[in-house]
Amino acid sequence: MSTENIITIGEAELEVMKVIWKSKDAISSAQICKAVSDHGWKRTTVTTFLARLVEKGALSAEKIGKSMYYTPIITAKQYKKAQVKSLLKNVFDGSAQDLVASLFEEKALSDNDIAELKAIFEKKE
Amino acid sequence: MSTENIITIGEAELEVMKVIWKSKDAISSAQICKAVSDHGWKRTTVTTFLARLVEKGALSAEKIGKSMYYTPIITAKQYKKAQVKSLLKNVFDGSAQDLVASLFEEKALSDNDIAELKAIFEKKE
DNA sequence: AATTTTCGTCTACAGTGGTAGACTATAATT
DNA sequence: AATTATAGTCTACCACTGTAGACGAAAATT
Repeated sequence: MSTENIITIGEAELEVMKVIWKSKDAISSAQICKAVSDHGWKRTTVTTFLARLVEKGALSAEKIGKSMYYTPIITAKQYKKAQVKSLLKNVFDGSAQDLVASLFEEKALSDNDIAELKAIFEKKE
Repeated sequence: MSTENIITIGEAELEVMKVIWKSKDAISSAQICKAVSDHGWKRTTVTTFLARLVEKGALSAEKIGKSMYYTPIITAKQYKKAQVKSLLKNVFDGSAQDLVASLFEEKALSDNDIAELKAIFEKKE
């Protein structure tokens, strides 16, 4: 493992990442702003998030014409895995069973979810 | 639902909570300090964590003799559920399948884990 | 050409969390 | 009694995150 890639992404920053992850190609700040407009953030707020995400190495940016375009460096998959891993380690002391049990207790799983998960398990072993 | 119970607990604070959760009865700051000594925190640092946890309503404190004794208000179970819920919502957009799939990809599950989880599923439906 | 709109850049401020020193009061030892 | 150890309280500092205003340049509109 490399000398560590512990990039933290804040909750608001994450909303921005999600928009970029959804986009097939590099996406402009204008488009990003539009996509997160429901959050009510000012343009400069979103811009700050973008700048910080670039600083952290989560995004790469390039200026095309007048505007900045962003591309993910960290993928959604990587991020998700890192987050589950972190939760598993920090909160559940490594017990995946405990984690999944908590999901149940949260009633976070529909019958359909359960069916799907069983399918995953069957396949996996 | 009440008007919200979004108590955030930092990573270091959590280590302190864990110690208190493990203790059957109210536990003194001295004992807590001893229990977290491997982290190398100064006494006053731990004390700050405790004070903040009390402020946030995660712990209750009472002075007995010379020392403060702490008892959890938030239980480990509540906290864990809230954390999984939060991860599910913020990172996995509510898809529990996606979350569990990430656990797999993380290779966080041993064969034994898988067996145990299957058992949970069987029981649950 | 003059004006307005669109963007990027810089600076700032408050809240939370990690970290701890200074100060004080009380209890334990010598 | 004098000294030392123990434990609580206060204050502070920095990094990170959410939030955004002020400024300036370039592009689009009138």
